[in-house]
Amino acid sequence: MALPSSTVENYLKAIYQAQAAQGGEHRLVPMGRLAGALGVVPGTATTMVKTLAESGLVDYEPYAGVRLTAAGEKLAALVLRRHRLMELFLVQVVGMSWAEVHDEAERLEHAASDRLIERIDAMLGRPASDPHGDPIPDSTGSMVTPEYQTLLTCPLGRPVVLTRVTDQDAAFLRFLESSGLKPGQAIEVEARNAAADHVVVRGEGRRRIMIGMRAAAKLQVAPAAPAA
Amino acid sequence: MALPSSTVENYLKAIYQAQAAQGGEHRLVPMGRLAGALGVVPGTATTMVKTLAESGLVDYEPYAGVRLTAAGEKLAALVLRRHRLMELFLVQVVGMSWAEVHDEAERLEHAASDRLIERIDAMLGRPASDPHGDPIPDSTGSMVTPEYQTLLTCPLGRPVVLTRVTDQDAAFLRFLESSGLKPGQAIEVEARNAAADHVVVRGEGRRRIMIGMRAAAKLQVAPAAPAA
DNA sequence: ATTGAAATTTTGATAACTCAAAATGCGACT
DNA sequence: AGTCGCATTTTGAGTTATCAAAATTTCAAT
Repeated sequence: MALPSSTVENYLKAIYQAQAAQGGEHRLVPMGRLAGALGVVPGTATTMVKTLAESGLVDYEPYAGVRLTAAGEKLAALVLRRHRLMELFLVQVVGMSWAEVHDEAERLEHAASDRLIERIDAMLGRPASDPHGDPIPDSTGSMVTPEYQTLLTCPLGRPVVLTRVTDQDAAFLRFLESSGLKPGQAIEVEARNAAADHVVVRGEGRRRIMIGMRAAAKLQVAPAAPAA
Repeated sequence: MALPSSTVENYLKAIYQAQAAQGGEHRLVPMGRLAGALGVVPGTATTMVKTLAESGLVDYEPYAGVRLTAAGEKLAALVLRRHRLMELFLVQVVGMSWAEVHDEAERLEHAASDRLIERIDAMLGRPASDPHGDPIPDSTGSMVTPEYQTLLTCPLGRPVVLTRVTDQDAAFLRFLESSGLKPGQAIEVEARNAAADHVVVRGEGRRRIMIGMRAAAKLQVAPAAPAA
């Protein structure tokens, strides 16, 4: 079998991420959602998914949706690996900003050879996660996905560390950056106000930041490591 | 006008390089040569060149050949810029070897944004040439192409500096690398023997290296700068 | 059960790029 | 000038990925 085209890679990646977003490992992704994520009309997604199914990369149930097979999942994880390593590389080595690397990596991930990716991985010290805190699969395609709490669910008034941002929108990322809310940052949730639909965070330098609840749900945290 | 597809970029680059290889700025590149360079059958090249001509990127004369217009030349130069900056970046920053960067850059050149290329250019200190000594066009697409002598034409017994290698073949490059013959290296042509079809070069550490004349023609040199 | 709205699939076209092989033109050599 | 051989172009077809719009299925609400 030939190398997957970048279109195939994008479909697999989108299905992977949609499955992850739905929580359910084996839940089917509806065609409409997939088509939306890829920016194509639903009919196109249907056609493409049928050929993916013929290649054994996905299971397809007409009118129900699509789900990755083990083979498809491995391939998707390797695409994600290329994407995430590339993002981290662009930030750490090339010095691009957090907000602008996503689109760049979106294109480079299909052009980079395994050799280059390996080189980058070594250069960065085999990192476990990318600039958004997303875990980086290893070269066999396996990945540990730690379960974090979000700003909506973590205990109030306890020191936590921002670990992951589950949104790639450039404007959102720029806002976070300007607020000092990047993965690794020590913070604390001071208060939540459901009526006002906001969360109050103490960030860098005890600065107070207010975030809407929808946005807060996209910021994942881990308990702060005890000071050494 | 939309961004040129990577196919279009490759055609323009190939025409540019074929024109340069033929010496003549305004000499036509025959279809067979172009098709060969791109690894397609001649009929395909004819078809594609006709559409390039409609876009005003080339002049096409049936049965005679093809030549870049000013617009095509500018675009080709920008592709070459991306390619060469990428190669230098891969060698200097990522630490890949001279011999393996060509194919990698061949793919990345179509995926890298202007922004990334600009970043790389700045990072490398706006370099004038790539690892092979090929000149790097500036962001407007203009390039100075210094005329060098080759190991076949330079004076004997005079110190010169290897400046450019006009062949991308990986095996050839690996040989040069193992002989210490990389651009920047101070060398000297000790003797030429037309009958034996070889050139004797004194390289790094006065080591003597024999090279066939065909290969010697691909190594360009400049007079050694007087010691400071 | 029936129906109606929404999602999905099917159908028919299109664009970009390619090849194989037949047809054609060109130039060199008698 | 004639013709032979080679390069080039043309023709017909295939692949991949896409859209628009018609047809179909599903599911929830009556």
